[in-house]
Order: sequence, then C-alpha cells, then structure tokens
Amino acid sequence: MKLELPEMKQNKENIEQIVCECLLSRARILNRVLTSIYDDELRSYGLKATQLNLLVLVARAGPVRRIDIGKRLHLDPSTLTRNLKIMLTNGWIEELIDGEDGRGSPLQVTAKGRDLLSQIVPSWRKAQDRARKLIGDEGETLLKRLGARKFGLPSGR
Amino acid sequence: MKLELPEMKQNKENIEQIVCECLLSRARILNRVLTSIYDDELRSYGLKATQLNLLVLVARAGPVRRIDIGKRLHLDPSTLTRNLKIMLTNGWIEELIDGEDGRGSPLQVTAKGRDLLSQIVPSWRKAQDRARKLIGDEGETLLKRLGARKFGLPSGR
DNA sequence: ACTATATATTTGCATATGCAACAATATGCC
DNA sequence: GGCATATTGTTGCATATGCAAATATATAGT
Repeated sequence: MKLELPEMKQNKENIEQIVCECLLSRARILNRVLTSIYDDELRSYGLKATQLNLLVLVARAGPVRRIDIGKRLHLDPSTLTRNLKIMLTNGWIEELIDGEDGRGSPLQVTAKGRDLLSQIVPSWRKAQDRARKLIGDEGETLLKRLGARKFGLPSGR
Repeated sequence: MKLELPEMKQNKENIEQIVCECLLSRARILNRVLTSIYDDELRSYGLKATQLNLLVLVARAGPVRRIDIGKRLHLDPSTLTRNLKIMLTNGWIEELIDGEDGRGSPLQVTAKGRDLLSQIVPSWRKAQDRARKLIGDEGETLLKRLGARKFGLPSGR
C-alpha cells in the first residue's frame, strides 16, 4: 500500500484544481479549435486565418503603421515584422512610400489584396457560422463584449 | 472626387463586417493576452504556460500516451512530439518503459516535475486571478462551460 | 504465417508568437 | 546645432502550432 503523506495529498488537489479550472488552458483550446475551423475554410485561397485578420485590418485602417496594428491586435512588433513580410512577399499589402517617418513606412492593402479579400468573404462567413454554432450565442456575445470593452476593438453597431 | 462603384462599397462593408465581428480574431487576442499573463507569472520558474498545462495533465492522467494528450487538448500529435521533447530534456516528465506498445511509451511526471509543480501553484493562482479579473465571472463561466460541454474537459464539481 | 488495414509517432516544412538586445530615427531641451 | 531620451522597427533565439508524408508497430481477416 502506497504511503500518502499530507503534502502529497495537497499537491494532488492543486493539480486537480489547475486541470479543472485553468482559464488559459481553455482559452488556448478554444483558440486552436476555432483557428482550425477558419484555416480549413480558407485553405484553398492560400492564406491562413491569421493573415486574413491582418489583411482586413490593413484594408480597413491602412495606411497604418506596424506599431498601431500591434496595439490593436495585442501583437508583439517583432511578430508583426515577420507576419507582414510574408504578406508583402505575396503582394497582398505594400509599403506606402512617403517618407514621413524614416523609421518605417505605413502599410496599405494592394489591388491584389483587395481582390483576394472579396473572393474570400463567403468562406469567412462559412467559418464564422461554424464557429458561432460551436460557441453559441453566449460565446459570441462574450467574445464581442470582451473585444469591445477590454481590447478596444470595434463592435459594429 | 473618388469614384465609388457599387461593388467597392459592398467590399468595404464586408471588410467592416469581418473586422467588427470575426470571432477568431477575438479568440486569438484573448489567447495572447491571457498567455502573456500566465507566462509573466511563471517566467521565474523557467517554464511557459503551455508547458505547465502539459505538466499538470501528465501529472494527473499519467502514464498517458501522446495521442490521448492530443485528444484532450485538441493538439496535433506532431506538436506534442516537439513540446514534450523539451519537457523530457528538462527532466520534468519521463517515458514509462514497459513495452506494451512498441510504437511509443506513455509519459509520466518525474519527481522533479512534481516538485516544480508544487512550487508553482501560488504563481499559477496569481495568474488565474488576474485572468479572472480581466474576463469577469461571465468569461470564466463561459470558458469552463465550453471546456466541459464542447471540449470534454473535466469541470471540477 | 501473410497480408491488408488501422493506429501511434516522428520528420520536413511553413507559419505564429514573444523576449531581449540592437539599430535607426524622432523629439525635446539646452 | 548637439545631446539625452523616447519611439519604431528589426534580428537572434526559443517555443508553439499544424499539414503532409514517412515510419513503425499493432490488429484483423484469411
């Protein structure tokens, strides 16, 4: 028979608590599941869901500086440097050359990027529907509310 | 004056809709913000929040196969191979060698891993409190409910 | 035992992410 | 103008993630 010291028992309870309650673990799973839904619908267009999010943001807010994109999306600037590089290479966005600030040029969507966007909308809608079905009205409401109240996102209406 | 064709207007509205409503974008931001909270609290222990999640799961469910961890966490097996390798190297987990299935051995927590876990609990709690404060009761309820109903996670009580 | 199929894991490739340190430019103060 | 400081962006490093293909083992059917 195994010896069960009091601290071991306490430790077990702590582990149980983390597994059963950790909010991050749940948020990360939600993120993975939702990402795979959107990636799945977008795959045939050759862009990932992350890239679509960047593309619509630039299309809407551009010309926009990297730092401002980062603030809106709570993304590290270094991540943006790299993620945007891929999109520049693909010709979906471009740098606005007007030399206002020598540290870097704001970004804007290209005609090619705008074309791609308009093609993609139905697939995005499909993914959005699947996501909504998964998380329910309650989930949708919460994500939007959090976005608006805590992350400063536009809320539409 | 710029010419505004009807399709352009439609396209603009679509972009506006995606920016204002995309559930994935919001879930990803939530994920980044929460991850940074937990990473921040755990940093001094030399492990990331992701690794803590893996560690508690193995501690609770081990010996457990990679495939089963993947199912619980909705994680691709290939991701697990790599993430677990780091934890094996750090000596927090180990392979159970009893040769049941030659395709791979189940994983279990080591004494070192268990020690680390018990030290970390207070920091996890701090992070959990910060997260709870950010997303509110409503957010907490939703994440737990989604975890339990849609992702098959244990719900504790 | 043999073969076909199913299951578990790993590898190659590509993207996503953040921290720390660095580089470059901008800005404010004198 | 010239220096100190703040802002913006990039690089090196490490981890996290998933798909497709390859590998290896297990299992079922004969």
